[in-house]
Amino acid sequence: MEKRKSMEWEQETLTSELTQGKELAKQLMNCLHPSASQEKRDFLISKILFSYEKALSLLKRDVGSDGEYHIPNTMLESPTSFGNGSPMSEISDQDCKNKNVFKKRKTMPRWTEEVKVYSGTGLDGSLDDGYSWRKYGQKDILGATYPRGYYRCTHRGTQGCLATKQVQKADADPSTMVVTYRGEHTCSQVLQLARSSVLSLAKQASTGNQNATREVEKPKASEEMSFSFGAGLRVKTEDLDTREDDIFPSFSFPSTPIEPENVGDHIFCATLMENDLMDGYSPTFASPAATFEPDYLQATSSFGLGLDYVQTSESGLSEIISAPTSVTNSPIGDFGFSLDDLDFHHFENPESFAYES
DNA sequence: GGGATTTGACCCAG
DNA sequence: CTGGGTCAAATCCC
Repeated sequence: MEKRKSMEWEQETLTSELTQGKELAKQLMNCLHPSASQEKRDFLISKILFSYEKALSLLKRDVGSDGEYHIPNTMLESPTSFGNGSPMSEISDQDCKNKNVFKKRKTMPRWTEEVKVYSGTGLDGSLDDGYSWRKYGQKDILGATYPRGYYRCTHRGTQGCLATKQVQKADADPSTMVVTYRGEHTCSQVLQLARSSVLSLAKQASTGNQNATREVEKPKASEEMSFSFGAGLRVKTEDLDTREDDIFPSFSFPSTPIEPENVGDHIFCATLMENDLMDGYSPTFASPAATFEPDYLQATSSFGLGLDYVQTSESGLSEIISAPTSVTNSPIGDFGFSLDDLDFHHFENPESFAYES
């Protein structure tokens, strides 16, 4: 049943991706004349490649018997995995009251994403990705030098948020933390994050002033987050809004303290979730992306630009974030595309793009 | 005192 | 049977 559902979804997504690729190719054609910027062309090319890459990944994707999708991080374009197979509904039901988590383990669809994060601080498991995590276990893993720490969302008890993550030092490089995110944040924290992120994006789009948004929003993200990642993570954050088009905005931002004026904007969130997250665009990229968006952003922005990733036996692809300082401070303009270039495929519904004024 | 972490035991999947 | 993931009591920390 699950499988059938996911197959249907795959087909839709596949079609969607291919169609998008086609549209992008058309756009590219329109950019062939000299007046068009090279950056824009590059951007379109990257997007086309990405679309096809994604389509291919759908074809090749291993949908395991456990219903788990193994997704390359670099494909985390849009965390709209709330579409089909989203754990959201199933999880909340089946999980909370049922104490038998082990059954859930098998039946619950989930997405495993691994991110290697350069951790200059060496603070084990203290990676602050913006969410509140509570450690609930640690285990020595066979063949691994360092133990793996298990964290779950602090709001699990109060809000039934099922997001979890695993943090482990890389064997090869102790300064690198391998963080595996699982499940989706269903706590209000993520909604607030989503809301404020999208609001900013919407404002940005409406004003066409990227820098303004950046100044208001980014600093909030990077400064208030007390990152433990060191430079590496910050970098990603900085890059963040350069590619908001690709990433689902609601999951693109690290958690930031909730601003009073932003609290209570439930309508926007609800609209967002239904119209954008649920549109089945790419179910494979759900909330997990939210938790490690910095890397995920990097992955997106690096797409087609030589990002390295390696296959892992367990969960598909591990993204390797390298050169932690190389992009720090990279100005948004470096990407050389304007909002006009952005593909707000997540906002196709005008109403969903509305925001409170 | 309350919340977070530690750690050994337990359970399930393979 | 083994290893990974989770639970929960004990402990720690603020």
